[in-house]
Amino acid sequence: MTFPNRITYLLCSREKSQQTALLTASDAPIANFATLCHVTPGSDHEEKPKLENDDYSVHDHALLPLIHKFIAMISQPAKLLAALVIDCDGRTSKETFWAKAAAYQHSQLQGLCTSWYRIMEDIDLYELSPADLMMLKAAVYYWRLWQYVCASCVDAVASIEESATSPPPKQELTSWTSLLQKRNAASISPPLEDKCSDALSQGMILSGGNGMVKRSRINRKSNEFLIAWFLAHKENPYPSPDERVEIAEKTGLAEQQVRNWFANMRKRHWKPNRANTKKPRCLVDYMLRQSDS
DNA sequence: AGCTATGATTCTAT
DNA sequence: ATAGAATCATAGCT
Repeated sequence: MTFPNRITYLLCSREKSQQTALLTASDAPIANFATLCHVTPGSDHEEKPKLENDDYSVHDHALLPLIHKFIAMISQPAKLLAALVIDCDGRTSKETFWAKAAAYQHSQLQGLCTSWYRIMEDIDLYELSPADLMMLKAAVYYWRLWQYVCASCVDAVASIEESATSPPPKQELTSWTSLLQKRNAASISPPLEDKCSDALSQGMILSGGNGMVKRSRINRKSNEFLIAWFLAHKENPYPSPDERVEIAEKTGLAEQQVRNWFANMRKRHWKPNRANTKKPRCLVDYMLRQSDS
């Protein structure tokens, strides 16, 4: 018995519940899969070739929809924040925020999470293929990342609420919340969807040809990848030359742009937060200072 | 029109 | 070669 690829899972499923249907792969293109490769750096070299093999196809792996969903949730922390901040009366407790986060997660995952638990329950029954193992690692990786995003957001919002209850600067703090609400959307997820989504328009600095040099903003997907990388390596956000090349490939940016992005990011969001000398101005600031306290 | 966030450049230090 | 700091330039929002 193998770990549940779509077909095998359907076959070996003990009860044919509706939940199995939720485990079928989404029709979304597999492009995002490339981003999973950093999950087990160095150790998955032998596994990569097998991914080309039909026997270990991950394109319709049972865990893929769940992983896609995690990625989507992680890449849109502003949505979670919005769910947390709504109906906030200034006296909301941290427990309530956690409940809100749980509710948000539940609404997002719907049946996917239940299926995930079922798989974990039955995990002993399965013989894991390398692809299964990799998908499992990826799912766990993104699950943890999502938990981290949740914790960070809840902490951030709760700390604002907490300090808002201390008398004087209430107005300043409440305006803070709305400030955050506004800024999260803008600064974490650039509003541009496709305006500059192609690699060509991203490489502004390299277009030195006929005078007109236009700067474009890094597209949403690339930006999310960069931020995820930065957060995942926030203890030492200095990509090695190899990593820089990899990041450049995955984001469609020039290496110089990657270098600039990290330099700016470290200077503007990382260092200041470490020293706690500046007020956090956006969600990234909050997330970067979480473990510093 | 003004403001902010952000991509890029330049300079200096290591 | 690469880092940080200061700075410029501009996209996008209000």
